[in-house]
Amino acid sequence: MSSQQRSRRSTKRVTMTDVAKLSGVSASTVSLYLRRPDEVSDTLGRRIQEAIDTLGYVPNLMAGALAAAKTRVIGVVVPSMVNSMFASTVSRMQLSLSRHGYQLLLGHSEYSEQQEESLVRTFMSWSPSAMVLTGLQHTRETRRILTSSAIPVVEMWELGSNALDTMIGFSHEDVGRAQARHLIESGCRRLAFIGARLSVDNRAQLRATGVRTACRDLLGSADCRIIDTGTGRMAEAAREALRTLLAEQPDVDGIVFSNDVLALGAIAQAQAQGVRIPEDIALVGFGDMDFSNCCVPAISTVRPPREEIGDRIAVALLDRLQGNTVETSIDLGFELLVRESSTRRIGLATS
Amino acid sequence: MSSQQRSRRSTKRVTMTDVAKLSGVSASTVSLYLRRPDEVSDTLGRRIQEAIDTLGYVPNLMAGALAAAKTRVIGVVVPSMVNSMFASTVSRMQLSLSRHGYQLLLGHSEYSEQQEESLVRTFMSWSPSAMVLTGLQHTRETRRILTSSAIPVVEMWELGSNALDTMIGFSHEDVGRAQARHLIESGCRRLAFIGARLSVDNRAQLRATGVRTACRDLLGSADCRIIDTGTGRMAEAAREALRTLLAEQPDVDGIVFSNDVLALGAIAQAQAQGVRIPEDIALVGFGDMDFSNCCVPAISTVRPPREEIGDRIAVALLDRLQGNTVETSIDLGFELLVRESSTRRIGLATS
DNA sequence: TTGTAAGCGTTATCAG
DNA sequence: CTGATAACGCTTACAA
Repeated sequence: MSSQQRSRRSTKRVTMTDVAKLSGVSASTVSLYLRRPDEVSDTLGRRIQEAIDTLGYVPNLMAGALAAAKTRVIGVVVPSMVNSMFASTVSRMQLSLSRHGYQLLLGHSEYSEQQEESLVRTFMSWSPSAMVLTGLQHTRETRRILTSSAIPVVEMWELGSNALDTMIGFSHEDVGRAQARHLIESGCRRLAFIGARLSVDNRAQLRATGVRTACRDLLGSADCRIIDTGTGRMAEAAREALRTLLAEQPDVDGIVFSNDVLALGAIAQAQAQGVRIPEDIALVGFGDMDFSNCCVPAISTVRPPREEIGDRIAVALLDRLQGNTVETSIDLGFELLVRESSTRRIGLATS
Repeated sequence: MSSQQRSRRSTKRVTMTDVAKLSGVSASTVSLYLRRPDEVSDTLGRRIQEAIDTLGYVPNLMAGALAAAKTRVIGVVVPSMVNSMFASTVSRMQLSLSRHGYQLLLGHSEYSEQQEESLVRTFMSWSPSAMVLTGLQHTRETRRILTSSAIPVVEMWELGSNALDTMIGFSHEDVGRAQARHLIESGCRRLAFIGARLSVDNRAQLRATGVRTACRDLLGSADCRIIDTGTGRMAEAAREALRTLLAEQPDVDGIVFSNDVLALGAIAQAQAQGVRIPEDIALVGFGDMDFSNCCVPAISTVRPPREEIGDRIAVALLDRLQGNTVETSIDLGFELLVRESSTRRIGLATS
């Protein structure tokens, strides 16, 4: 023969054709067997499987993706991976979705909408089966790309209007209101909110708003100081924030934090300044982190449905990917965990 | 004409050919422009870019990957995403590598070698440019797949013999020894180690071994109790572990923990039982977590080079992917941070 | 520098 | 149920 073809890359990889050859069938049959085993006769199926095993054949997902014009990849964008709350959610998503053959392509936006857009762009060029974003705040371009893509899109960890497709989360304003109400019911009359990166963390900002609203509604005082510690190591930032706050507003008797690490830092600072928690100041955090129930005093906090969000996304996505429709907004609620840092003798508490 | 071709999937997607057509050049020129812009004349380059912009062309990475038989994807397997230490490393890796056009495919093994193998298998079918695994412990099959793959492989967060390719991390036994030595130099004479999931967390196990070794070498006593709290919420498990330990071995005066959350839980328990830290018992944790320096007492701990590992992996990988060779073992060391939980009046401390 | 055309390893269509 | 065969969108030898 001497086929003087333009010799091309020589991939020694085992291909579907190799399997077909060895088992004496056509490549299409192998392909069919792989995708829908019951549409192939048992005899051939067995023979094919045998060939696959002996050759150690591994399907080339990229070729398949190209031919089928889709992948079993789901793009996920979270603000930060270091934040264990999102990590829990993603972890659970991976658990469920990987069982159904989906891979997660994960990226973090560092709380930047611009970064998010760039990630979405990259992910989209993998023709993902679906996309999952955190929050509802995106650039116009991100929205455009996603809307015109026709794939399922989930926005998680936040609820609101103007969803791209499906929202799964809870209301952060409600959280803020619940936190404030709890403090007020415990006897606090002068609240403050201390948060990290408030300028970029939209959800923390919403909780702050909730706190302020509750102050207005329940105390009639619109004055609720909101302090942004910015970036940097949170616990230390919280100490400084508390020091400042106490200097400028010594009558504060209740503080809500955007997360439990901040609350812990504040506890340390209070201890250092001889301020008693919760007698002088009651504290409520957010996140119910691993340590929150084990420090002294134990931190009252709000447990967001972090695992539940992941599970629910998996269910919703699997549903959508099978062609079913899914609710547009799924509220998973949250839980206020009252612990020592906000349990005062005064107040309306029972017992 | 009436080419009665088998009409196929109608992808309305903008392709490279569309760009070529609009800009009046061939597809290969567009391809070249995209990959090596300076090998295309300025005139054409401008025209091509213009076409790309007007059409909103997004390259199909899968087609490219198939043709080039490689992707700009790097597979990463960590034991857990919820563990913020690995998260920090991964976060930094993504930062550096995404700048060079690489995507991370992330998976967590839940500390199971079997799970890891399955992830490696899946990742490999994406023809990744490289793989990054955590630790040195893998199934035989995982090793085989990786060894025969000819792509760069990094094992991170641990050092040892028998590397697959490149190891980047530090010695956990050294950490254990350093922790024990510090306690002993502070006057402790009866040490214990409390760890979570020791049966599966090989690195924590190594630190425990290091502690025990140091006890033998420095105290001449081989007896160093090693307690595994298992899974479950760590801080609570730590409380129980300490309670048990104190009941059975009341003369313990120094405890090393496999992470700072455990240490924090123990602090709470000690406080509850009236045990003074560090006077009665000195504590050393691991991880230097966000809260470690801000609780009371501040937790002495070991800071692993979490960010550095990520940065170094990126550098090494980029190097390898350009065809250079890289050291086989890169030791990034660690830092012992002495804080209140282990600062006793007795001991050899200066000042 | 730019163009031509042969793959890359699958899946989808359609005929048997 | 099985098998040809034409895409899928791009890269890359090689020719011009």
